[in-house]
Amino acid sequence: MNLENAAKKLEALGNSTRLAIFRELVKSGAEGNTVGEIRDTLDIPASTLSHHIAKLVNAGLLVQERHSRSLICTVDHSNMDDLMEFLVNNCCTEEWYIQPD
Amino acid sequence: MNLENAAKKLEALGNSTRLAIFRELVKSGAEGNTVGEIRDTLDIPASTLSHHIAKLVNAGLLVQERHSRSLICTVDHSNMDDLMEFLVNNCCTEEWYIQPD
DNA sequence: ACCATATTTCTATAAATGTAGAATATTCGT
DNA sequence: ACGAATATTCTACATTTATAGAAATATGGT
Repeated sequence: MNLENAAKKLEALGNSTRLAIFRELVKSGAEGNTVGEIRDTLDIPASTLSHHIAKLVNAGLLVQERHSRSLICTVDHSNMDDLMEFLVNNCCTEEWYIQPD
Repeated sequence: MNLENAAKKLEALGNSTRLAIFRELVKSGAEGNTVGEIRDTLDIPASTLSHHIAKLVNAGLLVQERHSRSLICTVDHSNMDDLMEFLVNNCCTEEWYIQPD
């Protein structure tokens, strides 16, 4: 994870609407949520939501998989872990130098 | 740390120039760096640098203290820790549920 | 084939962002 | 008081972003 890529991910998370979307999907775990479910939960117009999701996908933080008519969104935790490691190793004190397995 | 505030900090870090500034200051620890030192290290025009630093200060990630003619910038690690805790608790898997002291 | 569902892409618009030169402010030394 | 050093604020401009309605695309059911 280089600096450019970390910045891109941080920018994607650096918007309250997108951070709310991401947090919902973290809560939903491996099951994820359809775009429609996110829309209903957070009450965001479809086209606005679609753009925000696209930004998160483009940053590598989400994955979308089609399931019949619905698109299921899930968090890409391996990429999120990489971002966390970048932050721990470059942006924190030594107290954070504890890595996940 | 609420979602809005976390998003604001993430947005501040979500730009490669600002992330580079922040990383330099993390490296410098409690001593910090003057604006001029950052300017020389990263080769950023003064006015551009000033705006980026202001954004990081406004987000609560940096603190500036005047020392004679120079302004010394240091990382506000307590606020950064709060952001990290938000990320660990809201945006990560359980593997990250290890907190600093 | 047609209709309903689910989501994206198109289009438009207002606001925010990044950049950086020029002008201004603050502090220090003489 | 004046000049040098340090950094911010002013100004301008091009680019990007966030928002969301309308149109288009893709899928599935009848």
